[in-house]
Amino acid sequence: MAPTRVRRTAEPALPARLIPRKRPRQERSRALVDAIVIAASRVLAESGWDGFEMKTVAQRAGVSSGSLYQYFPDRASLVAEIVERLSEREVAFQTARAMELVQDASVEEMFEATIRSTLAFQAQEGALMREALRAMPHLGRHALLTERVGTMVAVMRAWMAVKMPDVPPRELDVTLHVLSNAIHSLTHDGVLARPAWMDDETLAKALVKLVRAYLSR
Amino acid sequence: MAPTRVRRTAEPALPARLIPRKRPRQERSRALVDAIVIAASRVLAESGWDGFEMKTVAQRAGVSSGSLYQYFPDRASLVAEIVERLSEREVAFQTARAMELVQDASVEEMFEATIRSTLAFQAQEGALMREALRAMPHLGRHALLTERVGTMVAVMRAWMAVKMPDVPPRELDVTLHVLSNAIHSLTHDGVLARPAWMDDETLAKALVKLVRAYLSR
Amino acid sequence: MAPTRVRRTAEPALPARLIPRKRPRQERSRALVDAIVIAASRVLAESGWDGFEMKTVAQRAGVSSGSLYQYFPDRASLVAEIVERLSEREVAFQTARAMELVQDASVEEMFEATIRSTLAFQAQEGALMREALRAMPHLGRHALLTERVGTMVAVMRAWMAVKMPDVPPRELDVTLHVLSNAIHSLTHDGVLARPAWMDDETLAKALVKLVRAYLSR
Amino acid sequence: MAPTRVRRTAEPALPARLIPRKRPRQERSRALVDAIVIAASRVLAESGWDGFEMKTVAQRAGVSSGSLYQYFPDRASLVAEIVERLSEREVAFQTARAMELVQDASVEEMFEATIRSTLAFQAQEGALMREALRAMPHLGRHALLTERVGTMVAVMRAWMAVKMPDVPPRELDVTLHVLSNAIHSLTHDGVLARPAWMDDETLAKALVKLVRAYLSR
DNA sequence: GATGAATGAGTATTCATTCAT
DNA sequence: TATGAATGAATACTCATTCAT
Repeated sequence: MAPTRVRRTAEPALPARLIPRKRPRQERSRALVDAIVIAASRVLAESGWDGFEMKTVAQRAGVSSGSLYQYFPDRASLVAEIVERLSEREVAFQTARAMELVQDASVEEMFEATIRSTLAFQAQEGALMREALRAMPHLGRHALLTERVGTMVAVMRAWMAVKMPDVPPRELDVTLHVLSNAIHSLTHDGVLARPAWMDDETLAKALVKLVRAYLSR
Repeated sequence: MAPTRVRRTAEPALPARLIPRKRPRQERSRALVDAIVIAASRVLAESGWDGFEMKTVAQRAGVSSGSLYQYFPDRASLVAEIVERLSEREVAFQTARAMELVQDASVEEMFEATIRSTLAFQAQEGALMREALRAMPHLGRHALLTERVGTMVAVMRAWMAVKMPDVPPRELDVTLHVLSNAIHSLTHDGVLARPAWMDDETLAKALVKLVRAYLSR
Repeated sequence: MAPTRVRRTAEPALPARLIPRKRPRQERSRALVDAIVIAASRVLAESGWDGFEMKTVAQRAGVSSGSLYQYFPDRASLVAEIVERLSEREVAFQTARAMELVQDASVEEMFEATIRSTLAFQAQEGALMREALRAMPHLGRHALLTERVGTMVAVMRAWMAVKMPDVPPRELDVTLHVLSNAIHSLTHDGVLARPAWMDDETLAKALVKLVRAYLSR
Repeated sequence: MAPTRVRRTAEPALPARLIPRKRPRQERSRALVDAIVIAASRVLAESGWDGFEMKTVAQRAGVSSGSLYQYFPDRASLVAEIVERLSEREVAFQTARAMELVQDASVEEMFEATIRSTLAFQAQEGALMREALRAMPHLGRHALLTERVGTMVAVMRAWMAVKMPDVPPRELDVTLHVLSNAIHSLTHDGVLARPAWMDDETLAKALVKLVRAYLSR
């Protein structure tokens, strides 16, 4: 393991410009930014925040390190962009699956769809997501990904409100919090890593069972 | 062999360390190590892995930084010791509660006891635990805390095996994994931080409901 | 040769540059160069050599940073041009005042005129002059401003030679050096900043006294 | 000329700790600090603030760069210490000369003594002093050297007050300011560098003449 | 000519770890 | 054993300058 350099560059609670320095306008710039973010994503997925070195990213992206700073004011803002894009992909991914659901799908079916699409997304981008999540505390504002997650949750909550009209709002909140956390934790290998015998299908079924059981009580 | 050095760097794989390691024999050393670990725990809880500086720890413990290396070969090993002790405290804490349960308590009751004692422990050592968990990836072997958790799980599994004799072993594993993760995630503020309205009691009830619902299916 | 580049980097020693260099011939270029130098002067006056960034200058002048290099080979040459123009302005300013002096003004009167016009010029361009002076060591050859100053001194020396025919040349040099330095230092806030109570009029009188006293000895 | 790296490290007006991080207590430390400051002084005298690199200083002092930071929190604080010591030397130097003056020396004699000792000191430490003066704006508080100079001036002012009792205080201030600046400027090669023909003796005599003339008016 | 994106050398500072005393 | 001074590797970020369009 690398010496785990400690970075303490102030992070003064000024999330001010986690927003990329400059929005790519021209095609070429756009391609460059994409190349940077893609290379950076790989580095992050492989080495985590601690190993996320600008120099490495620059090399992997085939640009000079100075170019990184043309678009991203600092390390954190680049990681923030990675996280942003990742969460956009996730939302898009989930939404695509959700769209397949007819209006009259049940709450249980909605949860099941969510569980399965989350698992599918994890299979693709699990490593990056894990490191993205871990890097978040260094991003100044933890909001980014959580924000998106919040969007998903809001949608689910609306759906539940319609399908379960007689459940009091607060109870709905509790239910959603409990189930979301449980699902998230189990699909993202929270603390206890997933055992080898726990394949996607088994996990999906168990989660569906968990949701149905909780909701039917 | 040097008196009681904790050396943990050279150790290859997973040394059967469930057997308590030798404790410093000389009183003075023991007190010193304790002082170090206690001070270090505070630093970790306050500043996380990134802010965990040996110099700071030394000062807080009232020893020279060189002395730290007398007992701990490196930064990671000191944090590992913190984690070790923390998990020992947790096991002790949980066990104490569990002991109150009569032999004929139901699986549900056992889970409820676990949920409530976990919550109680969190109230005390939440901050340290959060940072300990985050520091784990830097510890070389993630096993430490998980190991202890494994112990708890093993106990619970044994209990379940007795109480639910007709459930196939694999299903028992799945159940345990699902419920443990859900409980852990929700009590430890996994990804989504716990909302203000979710007090301990509300959470406990919701988790108990989750467990009962799942088990009764 | 490119139109009117200022190139000052490659020049070996002390090119006889008292002859005005070619000025941009094309109107547009000329206006552009002026805009650049004016913007640059402000930047220098405000931020000094260390804060004198080409990018900032370009922005303030409303041109691209690349354009700067069309006229000035490097940062130092741009500052050199600023200094050059500043000293031209000073000479012009001083000369205008001097012209008012009749041929038969005394040496003392000439010094007094110089003192007062210097003070007046300082009131206008003090900030820029201070930074220009500080930047000089970075300009490669310190000659620029000094050169002009030399011109002024030469004029004064000529005058003195006429008015004080019986003073040996070397003594004239000494006198001029001493008085010039004293005046310069006091009007330009040499080391010890000018105290609040030392207004222009007070200073002028004191300097006049100093000059008269020295000359009458 | 080196690229003249621009340093813009905030300098937030917090001169807080220009004071060395740690006062050498033990002999060895003291020797080390001395070695550092001496080497640093040479580097400063040779290369000025811009060329004053910590790495270079460390090498010249024969220590690791890390050791520099053991005693000086940053570059500025090291230069500040250099300046401090330099001004201490100057005061000591001047004082030694002044002591030779009998109580009943005249003001003119006092000025002459000052002029000559300043010149003598310049002959030794002129280069360092020049760079020290130039570096001052980077030191956060310009006070250091000026402060000492102020001490000298205060002494002279007291002397004058005694010797010239009938001169009004404000006039004394003006006189002191004018003469101090003139002397300082001419002995320290203010703007116009000292011409070759202006040797110490000639300059001293001219300055003495200047002072006497001004005072006798 | 003008543009401005890309380059990449250059350096202060930190902190885990060592080791002479 | 304790101390704490000394080490030195490691990296984010800036900005003058270049050059393809």
